[in-house]
Amino acid sequence: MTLSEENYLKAIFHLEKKYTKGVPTNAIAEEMDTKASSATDMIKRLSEKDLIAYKPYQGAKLTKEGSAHAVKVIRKHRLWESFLVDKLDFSWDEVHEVAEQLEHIKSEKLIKELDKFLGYPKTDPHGDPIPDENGKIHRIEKTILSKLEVGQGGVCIGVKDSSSAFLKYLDKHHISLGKSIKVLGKESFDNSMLVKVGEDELTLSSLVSTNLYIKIVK
Amino acid sequence: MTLSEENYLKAIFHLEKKYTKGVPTNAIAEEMDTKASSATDMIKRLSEKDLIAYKPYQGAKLTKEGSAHAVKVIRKHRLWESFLVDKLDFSWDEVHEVAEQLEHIKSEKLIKELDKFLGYPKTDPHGDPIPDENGKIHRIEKTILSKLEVGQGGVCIGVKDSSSAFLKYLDKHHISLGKSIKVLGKESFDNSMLVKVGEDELTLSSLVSTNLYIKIVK
DNA sequence: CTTATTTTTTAGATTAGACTAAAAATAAAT
DNA sequence: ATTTATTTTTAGTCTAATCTAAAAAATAAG
Ligand SMILES: [Mn+2]
Ligand SMILES: [Mn+2]
Ligand SMILES: [Mn+2]
Ligand SMILES: [Mn+2]
Repeated sequence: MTLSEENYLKAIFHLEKKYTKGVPTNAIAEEMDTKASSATDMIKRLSEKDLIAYKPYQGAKLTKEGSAHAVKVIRKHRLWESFLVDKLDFSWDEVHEVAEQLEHIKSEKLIKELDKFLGYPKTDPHGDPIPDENGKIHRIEKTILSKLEVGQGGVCIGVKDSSSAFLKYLDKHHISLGKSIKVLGKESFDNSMLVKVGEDELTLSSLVSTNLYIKIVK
Repeated sequence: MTLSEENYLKAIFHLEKKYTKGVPTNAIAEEMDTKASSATDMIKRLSEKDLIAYKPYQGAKLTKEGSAHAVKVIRKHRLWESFLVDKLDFSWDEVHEVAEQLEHIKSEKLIKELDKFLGYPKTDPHGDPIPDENGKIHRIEKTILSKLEVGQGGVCIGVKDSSSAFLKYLDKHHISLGKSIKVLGKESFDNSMLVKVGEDELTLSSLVSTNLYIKIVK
């Protein structure tokens, strides 16, 4: 399995949540930041290897093997991100690019030992679940902040957008995973929100509140 | 710089110790486990990028840049080997293949933080020196065991052959780096040696004694 | 100083992965 | 139901890295 093949599998895996009846060639090309013709080529190769099911013009679907392999790569990505934040002095906005490289290292023992070394973490620095050794992903119950009503609150447990820009914004305003948050007011004009995070009160724009996951605590 | 280019640079770097007046194409091909024609191709590419100096039929020599880059890769290789042994539960005969992959990860911060995390180690698990951040390699004074006279002794500090087979042999006979060793007798017929390692006495063949580095302590 | 051997380079093919441009299939709009 | 627009695939080119087979250069032998 080449690095490029693994990246395509991962892309298709993530896109399957949005495109349940087959992932279109264009969507894959866009996700991979390449051209549709290149995506078609790779789709054929992956299909040839029975990693995806594919009929021309019908979009791609991961097979059992394809999905299992994608999950393995995602497991490695998230374990490495955890390593970089927990053991080295990386912040959560710096880990993605490096993990994109590390996720392709091939060694069963390495990933097993890394997992042990980290104390079998359940989530990565962005709150995303780390698949276990058998590929099982323990889905975490979470709500987008913007769905909360005034008076409701909970704990920040993840980000939907994990771009460096968003993560840095959160750092700047002292919003981190594990912090408690409560909705004090909602502004219907622009969907902004007044919230209390820890001891601070602040106003969050719609763009922010639609990208922060909360575990509701009544 | 591609992965393949880095591996060729590393190969040439190591071969330059043996071939001081230019590394022959065949030597490179053999080291890289490839064909001479492939080596010629790569030599041209590296030469084009001014990483090696090359005139047809004259062999290859690393330029300043080429050498510096090779050293960086070696630094990463040895730091990763140290990580695998010191932090994860790898033994010294299991780390090389994984480090061959990890050494190509591109991130200045990663290698800097890893070095810090490991406590700025001076040598890798095989006793080889880890180049510092500036590419300086602190050569360690060491003698091949077979050169010692009867009565001389010292401390095991490195291996010349770091094949898994040799390392496992050493493990089996409880010879590890840091252990003291003393020559009790030499057999001129087959150049075998009677030595005391720790509390044990044992006979080492010529093949063993010519692949173990000792720091002499009088 | 020729001839033979070894070493190195060239020529031509192959594979993975990407691209551009054009054709073909599907979907959307009159 | 045609026409128009979008999506997808095909055809052909390119680069890095490899290979085999053959030619050319350098070395060694007689
Ligand atoms: Mn990531
Ligand atoms: Mn993540
Ligand atoms: Mn090694
Ligand atoms: Mn080593």
